Amino acid sequence: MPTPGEILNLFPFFDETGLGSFIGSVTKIPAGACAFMEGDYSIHVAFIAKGALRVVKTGESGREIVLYKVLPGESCILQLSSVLSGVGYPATAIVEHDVEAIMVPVERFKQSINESQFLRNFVYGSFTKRIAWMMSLIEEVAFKRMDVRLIELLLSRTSPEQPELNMTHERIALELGTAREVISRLLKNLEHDALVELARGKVTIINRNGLDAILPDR
Amino acid sequence: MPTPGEILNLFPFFDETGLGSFIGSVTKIPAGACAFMEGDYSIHVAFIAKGALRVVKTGESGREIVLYKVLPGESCILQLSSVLSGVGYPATAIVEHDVEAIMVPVERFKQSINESQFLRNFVYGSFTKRIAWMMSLIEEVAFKRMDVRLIELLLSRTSPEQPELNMTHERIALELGTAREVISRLLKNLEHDALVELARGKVTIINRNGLDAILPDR
DNA sequence: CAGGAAAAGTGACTTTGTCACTGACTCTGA
DNA sequence: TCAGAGTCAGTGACAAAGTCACTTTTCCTG
Repeated sequence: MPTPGEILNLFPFFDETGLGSFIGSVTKIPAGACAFMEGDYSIHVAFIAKGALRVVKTGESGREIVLYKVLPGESCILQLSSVLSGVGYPATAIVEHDVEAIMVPVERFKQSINESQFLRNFVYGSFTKRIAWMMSLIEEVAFKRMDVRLIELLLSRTSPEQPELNMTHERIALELGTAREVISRLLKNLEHDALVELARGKVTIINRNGLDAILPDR
Repeated sequence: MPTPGEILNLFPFFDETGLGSFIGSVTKIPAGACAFMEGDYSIHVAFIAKGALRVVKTGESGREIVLYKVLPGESCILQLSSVLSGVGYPATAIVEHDVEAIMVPVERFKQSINESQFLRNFVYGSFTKRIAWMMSLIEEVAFKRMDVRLIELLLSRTSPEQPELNMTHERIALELGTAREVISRLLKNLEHDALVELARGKVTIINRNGLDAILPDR
């Protein structure tokens, strides 16, 4: 359970907005739960204090792609956007790690945003960050090769000290918006080149530099 | 040249925000010009009164994809976002049809947005609209087949009365974020099936229902 | 009307996505 | 302890899309 101090660290505008009274009431949602479904209307705005949300778009084929994640200190812009303009939530949000969040009722939030420039700046900042993120996602999906995207994911989620990634091929495929078979094939190639080691539900990086070398120059 | 009345129709919040004085000063930018380059910092916020902007992301390969268009009555959220949080503009904006725009200096805009809820609502609305749009773009790019996307473009830009589309294959490819050859091939197939007629720089729809029938049910 | 630029066509090849499987691992409860 | 039932991964064949390196066609324009 985060202390009020921790929460104020994450959301410094909270005490200037008259929202301070909500700091005490933390809502918990367990991993795996679905925080929002496509089309939902929210009655609260959630400020994440702990855990992580995964925001996902599902194509009709059932294939998924992860749009972005919401981490502590953040709020979900899709929810902000949905609340601020009364439109249904345009994607699905799944709890990735147990979430603790401060829920502010919509009306209260709308009032505060009219009063507090700090809160507005927080909201603008959230929008900006996500928009930039989504644009680079579009670029990635439209232009980058799958092997490059896979390697980038592998490298970004592991480190020389912690070279193991505990994800199934299926899960990686969902993150990248592709099919499981594709990931299996690519990983198999990497294993063949002695860059990674595969096990059920696990990928171990055994040659970071080798992987890095495959990426286009930079 | 749009009259003040027309401008107030497009941007009704203008006279309540103290921005009315800018209505007179319309800036023109000719088609083909580059309104913003990736990385730029704006000193104005543009409210489009006439014409159209095309906002484009370019991959390192040189391939492009059109993120969205800015039409009269709108403002470019990337610019809003860039201005409101002091980050460089994350894409390129090209003038598609001669633009006439009202340019409000950044400082003035920031002041107004603190004062006017109408302006804020306009901004939130712009964000919401674009975000929803970009999300469906991600879905399209990640999941939809190219032929479907092409046909959707053909149908949406023509009508039974006006069945001709004056675009080169190159241009269509840029809109959809793919390669010219792919579009040429797909169009060739459609021509072979007697659904369209091709000419240099022009596509003529000769069987709308036939095209429509190819799209997944709905 | 020649010559050059822009637009479109082509074929060979690679990468990615899809389908329909099979096989391997792991857990749970009888 | 071992028998299914899931879950996870591998495979081969094929279709769709992207890339490369051209050639051919069309349209200006001087």
